[in-house]
Amino acid sequence: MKLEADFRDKVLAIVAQIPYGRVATYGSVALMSGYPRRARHVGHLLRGISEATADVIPWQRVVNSSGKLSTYKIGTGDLQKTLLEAEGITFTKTGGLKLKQLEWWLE
DNA sequence: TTGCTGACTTGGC
DNA sequence: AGCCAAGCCAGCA
Repeated sequence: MKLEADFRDKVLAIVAQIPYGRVATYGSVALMSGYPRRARHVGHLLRGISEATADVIPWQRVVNSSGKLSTYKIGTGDLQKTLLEAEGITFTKTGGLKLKQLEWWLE
């Protein structure tokens, strides 16, 4: 396989470690996995595994650097927002997310 | 090979 | 807070 195999394993390993009620940004996940400039690919990867491994991979806990959801294109609508709110994560008036207190980094 | 696209990021207004 | 432009790397036509 390509280097993507390694990339995929690392990314999934990181996302799987995100604790309940916490979130991480695409850039952070890419960074923690050892691939600094791969933020876009993290999202692309999660799109593929979202339905297949949704049970073990908390993809909904991965957001963009603005503290907002990037699922405008998935079509699932506000599913991610619903899932996050179910974990106790609160959104601001502008629909943003309190990254300052919710963003998670390597344990 | 080039060129476009994308679940992104950062900096400037 | 919100919009725009540039940079970024892989995949695909």
